[in-house]
Amino acid sequence: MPYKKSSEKREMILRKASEVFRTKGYAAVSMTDIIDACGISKGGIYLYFKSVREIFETLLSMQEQEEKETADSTAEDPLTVLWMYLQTQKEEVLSPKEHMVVALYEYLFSVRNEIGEEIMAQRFKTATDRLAAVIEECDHKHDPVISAQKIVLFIEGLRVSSIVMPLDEDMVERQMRNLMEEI
Amino acid sequence: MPYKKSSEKREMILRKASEVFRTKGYAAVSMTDIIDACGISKGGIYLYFKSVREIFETLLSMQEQEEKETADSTAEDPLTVLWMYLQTQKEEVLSPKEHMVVALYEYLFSVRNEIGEEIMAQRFKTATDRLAAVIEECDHKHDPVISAQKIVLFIEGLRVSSIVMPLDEDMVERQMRNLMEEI
Amino acid sequence: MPYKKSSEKREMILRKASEVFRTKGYAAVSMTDIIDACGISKGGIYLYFKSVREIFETLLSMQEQEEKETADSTAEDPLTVLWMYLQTQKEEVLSPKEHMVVALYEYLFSVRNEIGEEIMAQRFKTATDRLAAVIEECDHKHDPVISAQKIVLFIEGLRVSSIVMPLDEDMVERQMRNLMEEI
Amino acid sequence: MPYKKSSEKREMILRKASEVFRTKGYAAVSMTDIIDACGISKGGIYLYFKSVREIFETLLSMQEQEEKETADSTAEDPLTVLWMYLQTQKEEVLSPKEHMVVALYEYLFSVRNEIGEEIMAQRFKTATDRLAAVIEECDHKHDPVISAQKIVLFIEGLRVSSIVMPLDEDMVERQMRNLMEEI
DNA sequence: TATGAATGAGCATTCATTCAT
DNA sequence: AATGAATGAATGCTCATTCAT
Repeated sequence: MPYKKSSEKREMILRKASEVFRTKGYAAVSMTDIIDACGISKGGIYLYFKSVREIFETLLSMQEQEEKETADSTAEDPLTVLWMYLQTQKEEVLSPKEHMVVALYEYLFSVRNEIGEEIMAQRFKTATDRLAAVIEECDHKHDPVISAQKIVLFIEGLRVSSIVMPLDEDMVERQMRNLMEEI
Repeated sequence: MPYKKSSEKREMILRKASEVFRTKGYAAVSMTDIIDACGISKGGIYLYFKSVREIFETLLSMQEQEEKETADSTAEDPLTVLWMYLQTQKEEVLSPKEHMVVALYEYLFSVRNEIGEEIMAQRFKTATDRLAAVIEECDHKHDPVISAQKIVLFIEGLRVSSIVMPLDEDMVERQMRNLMEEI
Repeated sequence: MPYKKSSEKREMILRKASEVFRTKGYAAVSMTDIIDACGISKGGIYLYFKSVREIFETLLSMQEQEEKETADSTAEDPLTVLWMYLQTQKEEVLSPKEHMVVALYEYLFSVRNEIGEEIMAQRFKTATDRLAAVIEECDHKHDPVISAQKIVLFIEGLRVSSIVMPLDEDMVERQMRNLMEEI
Repeated sequence: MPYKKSSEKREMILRKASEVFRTKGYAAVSMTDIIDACGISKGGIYLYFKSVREIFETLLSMQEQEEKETADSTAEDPLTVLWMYLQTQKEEVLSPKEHMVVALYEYLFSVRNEIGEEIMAQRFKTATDRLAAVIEECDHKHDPVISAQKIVLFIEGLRVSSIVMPLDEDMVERQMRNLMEEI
């Protein structure tokens, strides 16, 4: 039974693929895996995407877009913004399987020689700058940039660790508070 | 008959494979890659190892063994021990391609569902405990365990970041000093 | 509804397909190629033709029809008729890409086992007979049929060679004159 | 039951492939066709050849080599050489299915845009030069080069015609004699 | 008529692994 | 102990053709 509105199918593929990535990561995912998950035909997927990579990159930019929108909508006081940011990260590292953490790392590793490293460096800078701006507005005792970098890198450490071992919720909570105290 | 003792050949394989892993990571390495690097026959490698994974895991335990030996030999004052530890890590994140960082992560990701997560959790605990013991001996203002966890996770963040982007040496240096100050 | 009459669309398809065949030959042409060239829908072409082959065969018979009409209209003296025939062939072999020579051969090869060989044999006979009739009227020193066959086969050789290598204009001219002299 | 001397298998593949080419031409032959004809495994063929094209080109150069050797061994009087050449061609056009004529043309067509046309032009020149040298030694009334070109092109016409229609043996014989007379 | 999404058979190619030698 | 020829499952991808709309 073919036919259904094209964009719906595209979204369905992305949704199913997202599940696959959450389960299998990125490296181990083949076109066939996604095709099977979608229950469509071999050739069908190529009408929408030309490779696993393209699907993943589409998911990535969608996610990025969503995050940007969420970020823009917050207009709270800096400490709350910071705290909410940390809570969001906490949630993610405590249930990594519901997120695409593994897949994201595997993707980043797999493209590490192709994609200009500057892109990632730029992303890092954007993230720390935004965070530093928030910290700047708070009552801080250290250089906001240093603190921002520390927070971002620490969270990166949490994220990557969450993949290979279970993280203790209390520990994460205490670390997050510690981060708040030492800005 | 190029090898008198088969153990020599085994070591040669491990040595060459290690180079391959440093260059290509783990996920992208095929048996064929290692065979080519070793200049041995297709079937020959199976007399020593039954898979890429086994080779990598052998290298891992060798490395672990070495680290344990080095760790035991240090008998300095705690601040120096801490500082040297941080400097070693700094070196590694500044030249990740000479180390097996990428390969290690890729390996950990690929086995994340098979290997008991407790193993990694145990490793983390061992690392933080050892570090906490060192911090305990220093003049500290925070809970040594919290500080140790923070340090280990932050360094994990640095390591993983070093793979996908170039890290600024000054930044790393300043962060390391910051870690020392806030124990 | 861009086409009032479906026959207009049919002709358009034939015209565009003809361009495709001149450019890519026959073997390498896919339905998709023709569809793209026509700017029509995937399924649309099947309302007019059921395969690439049918399109090509339609073009072939159209061409044959045209040639027949041109042939009938000539009523010159035999030597001129012969000379004009040779000149037409010369032109074609000197710019094979503007004609369907490649496509024609590729088509003939691809159907060689299906199409009764007698059809081609009949075509050959028709061509040589017509030519022989012309030669008969000239001042000839050889059997007109032999000469006619020689001419047709030689031109066939020229045509096929023109596909895979550039032909020297002078050479072709001299050969054509040589053919005229030895009838 | 694997194992057999490698070069034997290579030869077997070439032999079987040659049959396939004689039956199906070149354009329609897939790796799978050859694999099936050889009765070997899917991956097996890639140990010897990396594409259908490579197999065909190998067969071509083998054939060329053979022809060269046969050519060198003849040391007869020019008229006999010429006659034998024509007889060989006659044989080939009278049983084209036992030869690779179709496959050769399809191959030449398929590579016509890649392979420098000069290569084919050079081949043509070599062939006509050699023939012209033979004619030069005979009692001739025309320019040997013109005659040589005529013969080569005429035979090319015969060859290509032999693919799509049955040639009459008497006709070919008479044409060959005619060629001999008019040098 | 016309569309184009969907299908599935078909082809090329790679690679871990086996096993006769 | 060592070799490397052979295997076959797995993957990516293309394309003619169908059919609901």
